[in-house]
Parts: sequence; structure tokens; C-alpha cells
Amino acid sequence: MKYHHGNLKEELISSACIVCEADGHDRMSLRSIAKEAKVSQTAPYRHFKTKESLLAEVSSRGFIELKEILHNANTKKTLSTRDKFLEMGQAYIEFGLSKRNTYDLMHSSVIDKTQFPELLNSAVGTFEELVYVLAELNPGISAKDLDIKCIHHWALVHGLVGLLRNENLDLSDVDTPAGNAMGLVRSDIKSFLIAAFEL
Amino acid sequence: MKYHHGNLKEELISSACIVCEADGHDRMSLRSIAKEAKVSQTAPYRHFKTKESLLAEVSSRGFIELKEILHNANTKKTLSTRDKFLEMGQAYIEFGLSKRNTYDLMHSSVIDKTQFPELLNSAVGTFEELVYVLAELNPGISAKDLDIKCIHHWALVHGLVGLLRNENLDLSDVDTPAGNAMGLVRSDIKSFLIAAFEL
DNA sequence: TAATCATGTTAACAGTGTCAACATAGGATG
DNA sequence: CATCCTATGTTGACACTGTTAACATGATTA
Repeated sequence: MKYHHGNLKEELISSACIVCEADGHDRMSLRSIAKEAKVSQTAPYRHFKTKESLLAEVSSRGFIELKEILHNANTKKTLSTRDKFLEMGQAYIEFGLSKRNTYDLMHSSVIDKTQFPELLNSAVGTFEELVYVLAELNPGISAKDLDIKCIHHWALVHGLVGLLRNENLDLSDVDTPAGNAMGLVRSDIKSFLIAAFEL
Repeated sequence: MKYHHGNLKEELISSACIVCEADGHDRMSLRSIAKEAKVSQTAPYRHFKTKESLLAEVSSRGFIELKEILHNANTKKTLSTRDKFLEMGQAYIEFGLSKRNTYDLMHSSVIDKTQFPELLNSAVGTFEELVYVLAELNPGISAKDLDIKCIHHWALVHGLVGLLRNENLDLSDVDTPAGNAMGLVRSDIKSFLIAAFEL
């Protein structure tokens, strides 16, 4: 039996990523993932100052993964700029819906992001991916207008994820205006984006 | 000393509302608010089956308050329909920014909203307030298009709240595209809304 | 008056993040 | 090679959490 694990930090992070997505970050305990790594309950403290800092790592990886997904959508060579943009929008929303709990963590306030520069970089990096397409889609636009356009579009998809994820309104089979409309939008995200962005 | 409190349920709820907004729902403990009400730590269980059900009550009140705020903005008689709509948008965003933690709770997944019908009603009610203005602003629109328009606009303000609240990107004094744009938008929400909605 | 029942209490359980004190092993230094 | 240092692990403990079971009280009602 080896006293030292050898690769504990990495194993804790990847384990935390899985548990966070499966159960939600608030239901993840340091002790449980320590046990999963067959290590004592305080071993994680040799690698992470607090539980929050482990979560910051998970969140950061979420942003990096999202950035990659957006980048992939944005570099599908067969697509026009407009279609690449739509592809990105849909990819973003699908990430938010499928990696639900991770997305939650990424936008959660349990992590004081100002204290984790690496996390901050990842988050800003994701934003930049959006800047690229929109610049291509709006040639000659001023830097200021471009930034504002980014916020507009990001806010829309981000907000849509929030609404679609939210069971209070996803009552597709219940006869409420909200529920009906949600079901409609969810079933055809791209059409919604086209209408919303007037493309 | 009176053995029975007399008004415990109501006091627990209003206390929970305050603590949730002050500290965030995840940092609120049942025990602490029980102590605050000078009552034993298990007394709340006579009125709430779980902590979650108390939080559901808090969330529900948040939606009701938000609905009222929106309704007030929508019934300022001196304003045109367009301006009432803008007023609502700004009011919504300001609620999300000022009642930050409550807004968090309202859109949090710690509460399984399908199990709290009252909460669900409150949430849907908030949506309806938006339906009213948009119907007035778009006479002759079909029911389906109206609903989709509601989602579009709600998603935008909801998403904007999320981005503006999120410290990862609110780096107004840091020289990043994201940070700069966020500062710009925050400083003049109505102009942003006018541009985004093309009003 | 007597009994019921909503509403309170106390004691306890299993779980949490976190810290202090101690143990080990592997690499650096003599 | 022997020694020490330091990174990394362990054990034990503390204060806190949500929650349940068993018991106490007192207001309503038969």
C-alpha cells in the first residue's frame, strides 16, 4: 500500500467535476470525493485551501469546455458566418441544458470569483469567443457597439438557458401561456434565435 | 414565559426572507433563524416539513414582490405603452441586482418547484405581467407569437441580470472587452433596452 | 371537566467543512 | 550513504448542519 497517492489533485478535480454535474455543487461534499479517491477526508486540504477553491477549479474547467464548444461551432468551415453564429447560440444553450449543474456552478455566487484569477480568465475567454463571430458578422462596427452587441446576445442565450432550465415555467404539458411558449422555443431553438436576432 | 409563540410561522418566513437576502440561501440555517425567533431548533418543523419548503415560501414571496414591482411600472398612467415597457424592464433588472440573493433563490434548483404549487403560481403570475404589456405594445399579434415574444424579452432581461450580477465579468475598471461593455450597459440600462428591443 | 391536538421542547444521529497534531516517504544536501 | 526537509498523507477533534423520535404543554372542543 502506498502512502502517497501520486496524482491526487487531478483525481479530486475530475471526480468533483463528475459529482458536481451529477448531484449539484451544493450536494457535493469534500469528504465523499475524498472517500471516492480512497483517501482520508482531510487529504484534499493538501491541494485545496477550501472546498470553494476546488469548486472554482471545476467552474473554470466548465468555462474552458464551453469555450471549446463555442470555438468548434465557430470554426465549421462549411458554414456561413450567420450559420456559425446560430450554431454557437444553439451549442451554448445545449451546453447550459445538458451540463445543467455545471452551468449552475459557473454562474453561482458561492464562489467569490474575484479571488480566483484563473477562473476569471476562463470566464472572460468564453466571452471573447462570442466577440469573434459578432465582429465577423458586423464588419465595420465600432468596438463599443460590438461589445454591447455581445452583451445583448450573450444575455439572451444565457437568459434563455435560465428560463428553459427552470422547472417553474417548463410546464410544456400544462396549459399556461408560459408553459406552452417554453415548449415551443425548446423544440426549435434555432428558429427562435433567428427570429430574436432578426437574421 | 409563554410556551407557545403565537405567530411563529409568519415570523420564521419573514426572518428567512431577511437572512436569505443578506447571506444567501445556502448560508441560511434553520437553526439560526429558529434561534433568532427565540425558539428551539426543531420548532420550525411544526410549520415546515423541510428547510426546502421554507425556502419555497421565501422564493414565492420574491416572485410576488417582483410581480407587484412590474405591475406598478406597468400602471404608471403618465407613461406611454413603450415607456411603461421600458420601465418594467429596468425595474426587473434593478430587482435582480438589488435583491440579488433572493433573485438567486427564485431561480435556484435547490427547490424542486414542481412540488410547491403555490410557488409555481407566483412564478407564472410574474410572467403574465409581461404578457400584458407586450400584448398592448403589439396589437393584433397572434397568441403564439406573443408568447414567444415574452420569452424573448424575459430571457434578455433575465440574462442581463445574470451577467451584470456575475463578478466574473463585472470588471468595469479592468481593461477587458467584457468588463468595459458591462460597465457601459449597467450605467444606462434603458438605453441598452431601447437598442436591444429596437424601440 | 376531560380529552384531543396543534405546537412547543430535549436528546440524539449522521453528516458537513475545517483545523491541529502527527506520520511517512521521497528528494535534496551533507 | 546518512540525514534532514518538505510535500503529502492520516487521525482526532470541534462546531455546525438538517432531521427524527419521544416527550411536554396548553388552547380548543366535546
